[in-house]
Amino acid sequence: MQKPSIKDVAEHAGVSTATVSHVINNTRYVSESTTKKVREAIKALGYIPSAAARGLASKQSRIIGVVFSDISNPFFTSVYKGIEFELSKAGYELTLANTGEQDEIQEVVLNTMLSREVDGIIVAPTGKASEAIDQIIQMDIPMVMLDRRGPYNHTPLVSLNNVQAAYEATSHLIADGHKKIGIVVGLADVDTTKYRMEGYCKALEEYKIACVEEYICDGNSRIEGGYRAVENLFQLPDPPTALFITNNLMTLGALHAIRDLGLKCPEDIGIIGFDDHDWADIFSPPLTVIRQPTFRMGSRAAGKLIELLGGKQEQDTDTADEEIFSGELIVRGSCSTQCHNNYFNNYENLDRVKGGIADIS
Amino acid sequence: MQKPSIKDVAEHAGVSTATVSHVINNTRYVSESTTKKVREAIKALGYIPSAAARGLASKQSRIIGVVFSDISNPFFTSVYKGIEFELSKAGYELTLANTGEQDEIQEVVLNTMLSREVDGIIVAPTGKASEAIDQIIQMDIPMVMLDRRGPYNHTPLVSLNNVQAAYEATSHLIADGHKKIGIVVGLADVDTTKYRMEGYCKALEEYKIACVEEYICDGNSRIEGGYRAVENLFQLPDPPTALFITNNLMTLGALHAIRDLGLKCPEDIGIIGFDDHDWADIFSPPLTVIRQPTFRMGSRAAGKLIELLGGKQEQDTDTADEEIFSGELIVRGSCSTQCHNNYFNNYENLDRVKGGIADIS
DNA sequence: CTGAAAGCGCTTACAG
DNA sequence: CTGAAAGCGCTTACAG
Repeated sequence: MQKPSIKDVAEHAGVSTATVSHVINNTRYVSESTTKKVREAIKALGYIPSAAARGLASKQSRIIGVVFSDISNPFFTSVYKGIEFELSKAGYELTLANTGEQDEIQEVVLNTMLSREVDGIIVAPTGKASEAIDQIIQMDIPMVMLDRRGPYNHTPLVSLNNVQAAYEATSHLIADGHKKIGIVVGLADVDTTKYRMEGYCKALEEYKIACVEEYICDGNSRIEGGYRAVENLFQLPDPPTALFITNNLMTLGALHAIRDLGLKCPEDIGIIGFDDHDWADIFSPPLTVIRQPTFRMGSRAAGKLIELLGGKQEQDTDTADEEIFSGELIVRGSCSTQCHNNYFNNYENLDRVKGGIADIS
Repeated sequence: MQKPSIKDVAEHAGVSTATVSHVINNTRYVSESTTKKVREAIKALGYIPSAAARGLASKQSRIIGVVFSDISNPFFTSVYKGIEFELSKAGYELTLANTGEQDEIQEVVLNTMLSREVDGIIVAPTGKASEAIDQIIQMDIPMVMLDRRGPYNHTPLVSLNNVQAAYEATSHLIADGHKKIGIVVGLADVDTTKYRMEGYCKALEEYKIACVEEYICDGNSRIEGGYRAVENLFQLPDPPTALFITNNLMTLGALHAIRDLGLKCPEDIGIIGFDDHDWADIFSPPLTVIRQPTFRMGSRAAGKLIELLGGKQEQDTDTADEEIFSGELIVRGSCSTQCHNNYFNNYENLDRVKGGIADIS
C-alpha cells in the first residue's frame, strides 16, 4: 500500500484536507468530535505528514543549518549540543556541516543549505569573505555567528572574550614564575587566533616581559601543527620554559611532542591549554586550561537565532549584536615549575610586583 | 525581490521549465545553445532550486538519516565522518540525531526522519524493539545498522567482532601476568555489552581462570559509571589487579577514579580500554586499547546503504547481510605489572602454557 | 530537440 | 465550525 497522504486521512475521516491540516497543526478551532475522527484516521492509516510538501506550501522548512569547521573537535561538539538543546525545544531540526576550515567547502555547504531553504543558520565562518554568506545576508535569512565573525561586522555574534582569556592564561604562567613563555597559535585567518595572541602580548607587556618573536609559533589549529610547533620551539638555542597553547587540538599535539622529546611537564616545560576536556584532568600532571562555556555558548546562539526567527528585528541598528562570554581559568598543575613556591606563586603577589617582574629573580 | 523560481529562469531564458529542469539535472539531451541560455539565466537570477519542491515532485529527498546514541562520543564522531565521506561523494546530505540511548528519544527522532522522508537510514539502535524501526522495515526504506542490531536480525549490519576483540584484550592482560581481572561493562540492553563480556569470559575460561562475579561491574556506558565501577571494585576485600574497560567513556571515568583513589597505573592496576583516542597515547602510561576501525566502519555502512538505494535488492535472502570488522590491539603500556618481565610476558609464552596458567606462579 | 500540463502533498486565504 | 480550491516549485510522462 502507498504511503497515505492528507487526502486519504481526510476521506477516511469524512472531512476536508483543510480540517486535517488544522487539527495537525492546531491552527484553527476544530470541534472535539471532528478532531477525534481525524486523530483516529491518522492513527488508523499510520499517516506521517510530508515535510517536503509542508515546507513547499508554508515556505518554512523548520530546519536550521549549523556550519562548523569540524565536529570531531570537542569544542564544536559541545557547542552543538547546546544548540540542539535549545532549538529542539523550539521544534526545529538541525542539519550539520563541516567546513574543515576551507573556504570552498564552506561555500558548498552553505549553498546546499540555501537550497534546503533552511530557516536560519549558525556558522563559525572561515576568515575570508564568502559569496554565500553575502547572499544569506541579502536574502535576510536569520544568521548568527559563533566563535568568530570573519569579515562580517553586522551579524549577531556569540563568542568568547579571547583577549581576556589569553591574557589570564599568560598572566597565570607569569605568576607561576615563567618569563620565557612561548605561544602556539592557530590559523592566521581565524579571528580567535588574533585575539588570543593579542591577550598574550598584552600580558607580557604588562609585566614588562619582552615579546620574543621566535616564541610565537604556528600550530595550524591542528594536532600535527601543535606537535611540530613544540618540536621547533625546542630547537631554539634558548627554548621557552612555558607554553600557552591556544586550542585543544594543538594541545594534544604539543603533549605528544613533549613526551617524544623526553620532556617532563611541568618540570621541564609548563603548559596551559585552551579549551577544557574530559581527559585534561587525568593527564599527568592534570592540565591547566582556559575553559570556554561551550554548551552555554551554543544554546545562547540558538536563543539569539530564535529571536531573529520570531521577527524581533531590530537589526537595522548599527551596533552589532554581540554576546561575549568569559573564559574560565582552571588551575590544575601543568604550569608550576620549581618556582612554584617562590615569590610569584599567586596572583596576590603578582599584583604587587606588576611593573617589574624582570628585576626580581 | 522574490527568490526566483524555475519559472523565472525559464522565462528569462525563453524556454520551458522542463528544459530548465533537464539542464539542471542533466536528465535529457538539451542543445548546446539552449543549455547556455539556461545557465546564463540561472546565473543572472541567482537561482537556487528548492529542495522541498524537488523532493515533493521526485519522491526523493536525497537525505540520509543517521541515528546515534551520542555524537560527543568520539567513536560515533569518527564513524560519522566515514559515513559523511562516502555519502557526500554520492550526492547525499545527512541529518544527524542523538538518542542518548533512550528508547523514547529514538522513537521521536526516527519519526521525524520518516516525516522528512529520508531516502535511507543508518542507525545504532537501542536494545529494545521499536515501532518506528518496524515501520521503516515495513515501508522498505533502506536501512543499515551500525555497531549493533538490537532485536532486528534481518537488517544489514556493520559492526565489530566484539567477542574476538574482548577475548584479545583479556588474553593480553593474562599474558601480562594478571589473574585477577575485572571488567567494567556497559548498558545491558546494548548488544556490544553482551559480546564483550562473552569474549572476556571466553578468555578467562580458556586460561582456566575462574570468573569472579564481583569482578564484573556495571559502568553504564558512561563516564560517571566508569568512575563508580572502579570505586566499587576497589572496595572489594580482594580487588582485581587489572581492568578491562569496555568503552571509551567508561575508561575516562575509570582513570579519574584511579587517580582519585591514589592508585598508580600500571603498578597498582593494569588497564586496557576499548576504543582508541587521541589522548590515549599521551596518558601516563600510554593506554593500551582495542582500536575499532571507526572511519572504515562508517564508510562501509554508507557503502552498503548506497547499494540498497541503488536497488541491488537481494534482501529477501534469509541470511542477514553482515560486515564484521576486527578490533586491533594497540599495546602501549598500561597493562604490564611488575610481572612484565616474567614468564608470561608475551603471547609466545602464553601459548605454551595454555590450559594451566593457574598452576604456575 | 523541446513544450504543455498534470501531479507531488501540503497550507491558507476566502467564503459561508 | 468547516470546505473548495488555488498555489507552493519542482519533475516527468506524453506528445510532437
